[in-house]
Amino acid sequence: MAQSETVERILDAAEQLFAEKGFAETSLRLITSKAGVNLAAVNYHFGSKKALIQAVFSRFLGPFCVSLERELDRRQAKPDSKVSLEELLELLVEQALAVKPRSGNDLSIFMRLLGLAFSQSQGHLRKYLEEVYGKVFRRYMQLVHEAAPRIPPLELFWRVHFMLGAAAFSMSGIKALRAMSETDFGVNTSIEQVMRLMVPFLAAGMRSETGLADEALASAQLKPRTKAPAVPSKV
Amino acid sequence: MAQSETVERILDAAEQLFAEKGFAETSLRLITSKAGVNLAAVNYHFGSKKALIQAVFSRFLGPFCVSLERELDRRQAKPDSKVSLEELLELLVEQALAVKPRSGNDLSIFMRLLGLAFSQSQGHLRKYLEEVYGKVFRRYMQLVHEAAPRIPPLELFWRVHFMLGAAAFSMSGIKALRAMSETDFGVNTSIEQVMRLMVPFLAAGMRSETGLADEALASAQLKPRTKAPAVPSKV
DNA sequence: GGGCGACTGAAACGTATGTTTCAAACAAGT
DNA sequence: ACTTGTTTGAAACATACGTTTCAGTCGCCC
Repeated sequence: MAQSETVERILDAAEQLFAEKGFAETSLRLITSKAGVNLAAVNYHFGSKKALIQAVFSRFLGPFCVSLERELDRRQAKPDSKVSLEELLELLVEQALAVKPRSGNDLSIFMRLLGLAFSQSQGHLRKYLEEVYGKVFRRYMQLVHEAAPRIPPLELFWRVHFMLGAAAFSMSGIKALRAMSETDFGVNTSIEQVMRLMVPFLAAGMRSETGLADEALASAQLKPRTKAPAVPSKV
Repeated sequence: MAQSETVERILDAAEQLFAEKGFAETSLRLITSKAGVNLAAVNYHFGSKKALIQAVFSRFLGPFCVSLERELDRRQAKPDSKVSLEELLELLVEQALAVKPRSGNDLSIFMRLLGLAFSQSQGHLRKYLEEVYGKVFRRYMQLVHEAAPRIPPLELFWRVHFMLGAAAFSMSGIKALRAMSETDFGVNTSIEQVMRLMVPFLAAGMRSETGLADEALASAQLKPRTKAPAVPSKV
């Protein structure tokens, strides 16, 4: 069947170009010409541009979540196990670094795409991600909560997003930022170095005293989900 | 001359729509119809869509930088003045909150646009911002450095961007995030509350011990700028 | 080897976008 | 009141996009 490698080449090109320019700014023609395939191939193999975008995310978020979940299982297997905050943070970094043995495309692209998923409008993407990966995310959040029980859940929620933001943003603009740091300091910084810089920063933020004076907010508890999204998108 | 209010109405609509959907996803037709003006008005008053984008930024970044700079002058006026880290952080928040007495458009739009400026490709915008506001930014960075002399300059540089990232990202997705926090916690969070949550988080991160083991990076010093960009954009 | 399904190539289609054009409306100066 | 320079309105223009179409090609199985 020659199991066409067209699909992979399209995904490679799209991943790179999306990370570089954003979704709306990247045309199918640019993707297909960079991939060296025909324009129609995208609509043939994926159905639409939206589906292509989702496929790009699935390809790296899938393996990432699988290995993350397996790791979480492993740590929770032993009875009365406690997972520390540091462990949880390092787990993410570890899995993120481990998941990509693919051509050239490094971690910065991974993070950049994640950032774009939130910052670009792309309503369909947000829905898709929530449907498919929301479960793992909430499980992780629950563990973070257990690891830092002193922090009110609502504050924890926001802090996790502060972390995500710092990571996504820094990686997102890493190219421009590295250039700036080079002209200003005469030293180049690798992505791994940036991540090493980020960890203590985030950990300290996570441990900081609460900023919640409002007791109504401070006492807000995690509500059990009443209904699941239930309808899987057909992709 | 009736000093056409068309310009202002366009800027108002564009600011809101850009923050909502991004630059590429917002068409001039959408902007002009929301503003209740003619399509051609944009090209007549601004020249092009790019120029419109830059004008939107100038309108709020201009006053912001002016009042920020004035405030910096004030604090540096007294001899052997030391500005603390907290002061510097609060200064930013203060000025950001103060700068917008305009219709409906609140701080979240301000931050969201800033985030977009970095995360969308829009090379022209980055250049424009660097040319016009780079000076103030570097002055601020210098003060931060003096306020936290123990932290190597390079690390400081990245930490400032971690902060910026956390802020931009959180505000950027604040609409979706607030919705999530509401369904998960049954409590809504205002923008001011989110900012209050963010401050201790960022301050703690800023004060954390260095993550730099590499002494070559740790000893990197701020280089004097050899050449200024010098060429102002004609807008 | 012939037939069949999977895939590709090239061209076209419909639509939406940024921009331009030009006549009409308007405000102000004399 | 007339003229002048500025601003608007409606239409057209050129281009780029996502998508569709369809004839052609390749590889596999009976």
